[in-house]
Amino acid sequence: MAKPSETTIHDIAKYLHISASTVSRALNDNPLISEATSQRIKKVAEEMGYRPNTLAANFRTKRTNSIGVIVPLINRHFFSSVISGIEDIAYSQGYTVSISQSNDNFIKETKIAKTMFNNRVDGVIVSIGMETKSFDHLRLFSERNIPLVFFDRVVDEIKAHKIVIDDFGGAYKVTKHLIEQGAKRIAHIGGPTNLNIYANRKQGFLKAMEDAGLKAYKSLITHNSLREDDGVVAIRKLMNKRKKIDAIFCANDTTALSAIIYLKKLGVKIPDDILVMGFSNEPFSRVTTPSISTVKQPGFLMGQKAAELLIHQIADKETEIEYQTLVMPTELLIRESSQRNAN
Amino acid sequence: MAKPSETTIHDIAKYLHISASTVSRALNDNPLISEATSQRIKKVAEEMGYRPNTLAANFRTKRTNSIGVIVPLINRHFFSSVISGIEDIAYSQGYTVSISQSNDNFIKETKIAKTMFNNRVDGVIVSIGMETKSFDHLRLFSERNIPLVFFDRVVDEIKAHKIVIDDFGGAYKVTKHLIEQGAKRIAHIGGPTNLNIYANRKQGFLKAMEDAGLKAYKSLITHNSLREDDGVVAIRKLMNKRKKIDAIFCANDTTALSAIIYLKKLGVKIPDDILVMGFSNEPFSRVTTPSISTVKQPGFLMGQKAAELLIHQIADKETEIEYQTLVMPTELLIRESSQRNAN
DNA sequence: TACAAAAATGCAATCGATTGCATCATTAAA
DNA sequence: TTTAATGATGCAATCGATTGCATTTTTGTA
Repeated sequence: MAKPSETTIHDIAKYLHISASTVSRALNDNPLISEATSQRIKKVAEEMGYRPNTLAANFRTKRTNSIGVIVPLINRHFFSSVISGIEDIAYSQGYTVSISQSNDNFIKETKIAKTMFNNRVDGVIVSIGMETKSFDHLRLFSERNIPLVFFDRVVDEIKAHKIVIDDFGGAYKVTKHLIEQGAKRIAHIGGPTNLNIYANRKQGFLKAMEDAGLKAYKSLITHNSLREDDGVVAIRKLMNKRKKIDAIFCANDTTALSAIIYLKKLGVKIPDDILVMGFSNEPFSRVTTPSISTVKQPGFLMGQKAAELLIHQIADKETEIEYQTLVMPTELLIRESSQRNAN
Repeated sequence: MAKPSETTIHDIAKYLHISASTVSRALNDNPLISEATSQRIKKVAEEMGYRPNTLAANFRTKRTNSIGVIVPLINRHFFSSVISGIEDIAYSQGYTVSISQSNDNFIKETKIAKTMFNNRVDGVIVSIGMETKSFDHLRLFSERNIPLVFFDRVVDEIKAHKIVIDDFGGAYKVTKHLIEQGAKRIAHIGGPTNLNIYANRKQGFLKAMEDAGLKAYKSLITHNSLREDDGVVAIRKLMNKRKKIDAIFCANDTTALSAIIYLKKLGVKIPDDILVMGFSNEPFSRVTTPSISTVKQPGFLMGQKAAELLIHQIADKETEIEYQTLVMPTELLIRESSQRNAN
């Protein structure tokens, strides 16, 4: 295992009887260097099998050309779509993407943030975890002037670019649609309201009810972690109420599905007896029976936008930033679970 | 925007009237340093808001504590599960995970590999793209003694640890199950056979047929890219054959689903008229109607194993390695689409 | 031809942590 | 008490690329 020692710019310089600075500049396409020498240098570099020592360059320039991404869980369609979008842009701009998942665990999220901070990522894109209610670990970045962009699950208390789904609008559209289908006693299975997205979905729901002159019964609104079993628990409780419901708006597709499965077992017909809607357009929602009406979130696009904003901020740290909150439009996907006269 | 200049170990050293080496050692828990000074140093470091300059350390040690991951597409359940597993182990061992997706594009895969190489990742975990038929870009790593681990879509020609699914065995079990359900004329919708996984699935299918004394008709075996529309094209062709089929084994769930949808439209009853099986246990396969029988692949576990093997190799570069190929067991998930007498 | 301006190249310091080796301090053994 | 062994700490070189400034070369103009 002989270690073929690496060629450095000094080796190239020596070989060509010029200085290392010239080599460095040539390889970085610095216009100070004449075209002729530049060519010569690149040719020799190629021949000598030179590979730039990114570590040295990073060290010197204090930049890593890397972007940190913190998400609750990689293994979830929405998040992996966003990551996919981030990666797409970042890669094309010469950035590396480092990804960590918090598993919705506050301690882990904190540790990840610290690690990324120490690793001197050039910028960070974050969607906070369910447990996250304090934000010092994220302030780290803004305090040191390290660009930070939030998406989806954002933090109001920190100034930064934010990219969110129009949860309010999406939920409003969902509810309006249910009402138009004749629903009057609509239940809502919501997520933890410390997260904006769920709070907003609930608000959208309430507003649509109000605008339609319908009463949104407190007893028909529940909150939980929106996992499969949470859905079952919630729907069971709802079905035991005296007030009989005729529609359910679930804050995600997972609970919508588990509600549907549970109701089917009870012999309740969907959509005939109860309309069901979800949120997020998980891949499965299209192929269930009945297929689940839901709200499409442009994950990939969000990722792209987030990366663009971040990189822009990294590249230009001088001009004062006007932080913006991009609200991505949602699209209502009306499928079988919410159409009374489907056939 | 005052820039609070960073504290370095030299600042700490000066403050305590000791040398930087001592500080460095103390912070790295080097046993050479006495417990007393070590404590003192750490306390001061904390107070002075010291954060280690990972860039400098990386530069000096020529290590990055980072692992590169190259996958075809992040945004796919199996891959994101594997990544999740990798991230899980890597993170707990102090490694950073950089992820890039090749989009099954050979050029991009090559570029990614080169970038990671230049970025001096400590090791790489790869699942190659569909187009990848030459491997110089991956040899880069093995040549320079940079640990490399393949998973799922592996390369025979390169010596390295490999972690694969028991595709042959899985496919064999699938086929055997179909036969036990009474199927005799079984079709196979397979993937590109330059990828081992698909070649193996096909082999498993053929072997099971042979063992059962059944004929595997060439005309009933097709190959494509296994996307949704590929499935439709394939199933249409199959249905137009003179030989009528009574079961289909699809090399992934996506094509299984599109086959089912197409067949339903034709009025073909599943599983009564034709049995269908998929592969991979995509999340949706459980919730379709009929639910799709499939093969479960332990993605998360694979990721963990891959990361473990890689990190082990990174940590111990001296002892000669005996490369191993881990074959992960599969689990047959028999659901509605393949049980003749389900009800 | 002379000289200023512009273009191209070189010098050398620098980034901050690590580490082999040297030196100093302390303890144990003789 | 002296000496050897062990334990702690310090010195200084080093990693490789970048970059402000100085210097040299070339070009253009009077």
